Amino acid sequence: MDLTSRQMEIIQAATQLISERSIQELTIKNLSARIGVTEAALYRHFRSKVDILVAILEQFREHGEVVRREALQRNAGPMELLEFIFLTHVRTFVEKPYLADVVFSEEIFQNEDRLADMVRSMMQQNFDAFVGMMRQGQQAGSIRNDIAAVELTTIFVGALRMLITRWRLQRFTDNLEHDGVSMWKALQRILST
Amino acid sequence: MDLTSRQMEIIQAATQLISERSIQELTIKNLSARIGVTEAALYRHFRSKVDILVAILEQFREHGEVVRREALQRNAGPMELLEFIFLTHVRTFVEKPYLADVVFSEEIFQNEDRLADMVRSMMQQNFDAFVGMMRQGQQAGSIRNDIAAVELTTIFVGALRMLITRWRLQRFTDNLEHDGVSMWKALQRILST
Amino acid sequence: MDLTSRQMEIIQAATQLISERSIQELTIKNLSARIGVTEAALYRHFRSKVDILVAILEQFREHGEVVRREALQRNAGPMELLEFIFLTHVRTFVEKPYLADVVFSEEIFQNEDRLADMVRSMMQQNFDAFVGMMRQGQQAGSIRNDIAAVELTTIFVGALRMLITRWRLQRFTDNLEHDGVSMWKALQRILST
Amino acid sequence: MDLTSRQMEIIQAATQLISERSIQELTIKNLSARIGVTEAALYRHFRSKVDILVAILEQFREHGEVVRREALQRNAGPMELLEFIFLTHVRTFVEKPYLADVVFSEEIFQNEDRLADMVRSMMQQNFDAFVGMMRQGQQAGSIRNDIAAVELTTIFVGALRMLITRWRLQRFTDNLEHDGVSMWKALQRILST
DNA sequence: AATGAATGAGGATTCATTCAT
DNA sequence: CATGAATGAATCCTCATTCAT
Repeated sequence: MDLTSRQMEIIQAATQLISERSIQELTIKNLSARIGVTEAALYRHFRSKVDILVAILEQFREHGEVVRREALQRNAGPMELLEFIFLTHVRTFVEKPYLADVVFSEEIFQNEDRLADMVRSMMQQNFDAFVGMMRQGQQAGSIRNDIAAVELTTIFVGALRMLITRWRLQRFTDNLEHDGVSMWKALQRILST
Repeated sequence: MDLTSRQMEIIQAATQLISERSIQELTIKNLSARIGVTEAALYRHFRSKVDILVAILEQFREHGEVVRREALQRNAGPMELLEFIFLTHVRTFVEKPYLADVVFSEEIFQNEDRLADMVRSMMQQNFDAFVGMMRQGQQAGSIRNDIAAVELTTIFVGALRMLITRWRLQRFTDNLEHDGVSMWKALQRILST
Repeated sequence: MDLTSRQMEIIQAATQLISERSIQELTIKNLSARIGVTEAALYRHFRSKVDILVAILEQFREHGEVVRREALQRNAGPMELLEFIFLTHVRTFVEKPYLADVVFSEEIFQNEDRLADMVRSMMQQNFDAFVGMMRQGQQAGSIRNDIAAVELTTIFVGALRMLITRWRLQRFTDNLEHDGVSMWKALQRILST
Repeated sequence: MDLTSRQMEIIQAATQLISERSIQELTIKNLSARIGVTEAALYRHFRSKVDILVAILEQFREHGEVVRREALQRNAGPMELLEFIFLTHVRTFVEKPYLADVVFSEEIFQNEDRLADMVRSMMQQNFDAFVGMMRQGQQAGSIRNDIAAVELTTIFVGALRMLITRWRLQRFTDNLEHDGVSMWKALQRILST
């Protein structure tokens, strides 16, 4: 997935476009206008519009993986891992709010089978990774045992998404960083033994 | 918002279309074909495509209100209220899976200002209602006090949405009813004192 | 051409609609809405939209004839006839400004052969009547003889039309009655010996 | 207003279409068919249909200005100026009869505010220029003084328009050039002292 | 008389994409 | 690499008209 700098420019512009206006506004015309080239020029860099969307999803997958890998390298317990991931996600959105509109909007990509499949598998992969961490925490005794890992994960991921969704629907007016920390503290209290 | 039977037929077909195919496939052509009339015929029942989407949202708003009102009439404590609402929503989706694709997909409606505003206010109204219940429960002593009502609501609503989202992305293969009950039990354990 | 009262109501509404908005806005929908009936209802009174336009033109033809007949009954010389007709037309427009938009707008009816033919023959008939008057005046010695009747008529009719056209394009802000009298005095000076 | 050759081709085709069939027949479909391209192709050259109409009007405005400027460069008295302009207009229509249908048909453009405003201001600008010439002639003693310049202009412009209108309604069968010269001679006799 | 529902044809415009230059 | 011009299919929507009630 080595992207040229032009390709990266395109998918960033595309992401912003989706965020600022909605997926319906992500047209080849709008996209090329934003970058400042002709519509035809885009086809030098991507074979089709779907390929651009695939690249966007691919980038998210990689971002998720990077965050998880970074977390693992810290050699900390599951609880610290979850904290790191939670807060890193929050900070990513604080820095690049436009990502929020895309990253939690699976519906956007239901359009094409290829895209819907990618979303499905990413979500699954992500979810499974969290379930794994939960289980480890439960075995290690740092995470409560009276609720199954799947439910705990649903709560954890659901809370993160809900936090972002509300912030997003209020057009980024809340202080997400602050609310994120509060939210994590609540989750911590709930998850830990 | 009294809808004629034809109007109801249209918004139901529209909802299913969004669910089965995605919002991009909700075209006047597809919609009229599904109902078995001409495109022009739709315009006798709705003034525009946006009006159809507004009617869909309106229907959801009413459904939410009905569920909340029903819950309140049961004269039960906040905890029982939340249970009723949680499980009623789950059952609604079990019965009409296609609703799930629309009801939790705010992104779908970001297209038009009028729609985006409706989604925003519905979400807010809904969330506030839950925060109110949480506060009552906290005052009555049935809901834990060490976590703020807003965070508890984020967890509650987030978990419900996450549950549905996963089920939906797996194309409704899980047993949602069963998972919903498990999920509620987990939430109950978490929320109660 | 005996019109029922409903038919008269329709062609008056149609005339106003053309005037206020332009011929493009004269749709069966707009027209029926203005009258307060269903679109289908109009077809009880006219067999088609073209028939409505024909009725409008017919009404104008009759109006022109009535004015000319009235003028003739006054048993006056050609010069007084022209004055009567000129000022009567001006006063008709002062009273019903919306007529002005239609009566001098042949282009509006170029759409359909039947209508274009009507306009053509009305214009011709009208013009010929004026040429006749001019000739009579020339023979009687009250109208100048050094310019042919056709040219004098072109000037006479052209000036009337131009007066109305300017007033119309300025959205009826000038005092047409006053300008009309001035214009007639100028024409009088020019036409008479 | 520098037009590409394709743009000029389009507005010429549009002008002819209006002339041959009427404004209602000026559809993107008809227009593109006449040029021999797809409907979509037109949108590379004009942003909308209204823009095409604006370009047509703009072209007329420029034509009028060119004629007036040419006239002024001849360094002749007002009477010669009026003659030049009158006969030049007549000859323009003799060469391009299809223009006649558009150039004196303000009604055609009442459809859209932007267009109606253009027509209004063009007409006003044109009229004022003639009033100015009349006044100059009156001061110089070559144009009669007993009738106000506005009335003389109304007669002059009205006669020109009437001449063209009749010729047009008779589907260009008369000898316009010949009738134009006669008409000018009549006007000359009327205007001069 | 009038309505409500429907239709088929056509309106302007936008879409992703292609291709010669 | 990029452009300008083009395309065919699709978009939403409006038109005049019809017909059973």
